[in-house]
Amino acid sequence: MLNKKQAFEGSLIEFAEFARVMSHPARIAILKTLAEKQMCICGDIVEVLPLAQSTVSQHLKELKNMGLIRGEIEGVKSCYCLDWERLDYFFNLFHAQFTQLKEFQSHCKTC
Amino acid sequence: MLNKKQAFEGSLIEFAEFARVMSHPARIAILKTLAEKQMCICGDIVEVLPLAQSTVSQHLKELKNMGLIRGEIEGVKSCYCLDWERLDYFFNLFHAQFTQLKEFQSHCKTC
DNA sequence: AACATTAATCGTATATTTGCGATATAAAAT
DNA sequence: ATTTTATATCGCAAATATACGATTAATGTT
Repeated sequence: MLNKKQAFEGSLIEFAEFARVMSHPARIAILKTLAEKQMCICGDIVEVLPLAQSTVSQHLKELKNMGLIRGEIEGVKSCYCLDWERLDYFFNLFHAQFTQLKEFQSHCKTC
Repeated sequence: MLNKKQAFEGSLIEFAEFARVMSHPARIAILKTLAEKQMCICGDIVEVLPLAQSTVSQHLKELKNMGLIRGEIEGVKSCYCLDWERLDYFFNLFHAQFTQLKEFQSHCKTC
């Protein structure tokens, strides 16, 4: 099966990828946990979530790949933090896309 | 495999489901097309997208299930429209979640 | 009535995601 | 030096998503 996602415009793909990362409650929960806690140790996140350690680690990796969080190894432990700059970037992207849609709202007569 | 998504809080699940629907560029493109065009005939959407008719129909179904668009059969054709109220609802949800995160930004000392 | 058009649905193949246990790695504690 | 602890990665199974052609259903056209 061909992957047709690549056939779309770059900004659509970028937005869709961000949405994909946000499309699992565990990953949103991780973002929330990182925001709420001063300390951001991986083990703390595992304790909070109803998932195995290896699964949480995978979700962390996805968030890291998208740049939404950063991780530093501190001895045996791993300290994760939100990347606020990157979060702002995607929030603005979302906002811009939505605003773009909104501009057409009044034009449509039938709906 | 158990579906662990249901183990999370309701508002997280709702948000994640919205994000999932937005996680394919075709579906975002459909929303844009519906916003830009006065007429919202299914066939027009199929022409614009690099996908087969049956595939587009599936994407339309997903958007409809999430309530982001409405569809009416008009003779042989199908007329789709954005549901602006519902779009606003999810935009506000997104905004609220993000704002909630933001409130903690200053609290974190290490990151 | 026969045929054409439009779009939904079905069946199926493939791709991706999710989840976990087992293992690997590397630092910390004993 | 051995053992414990913390976390990443591997390998696999199951679930979900994506894509399309073929078919169906229902209206429109001739």
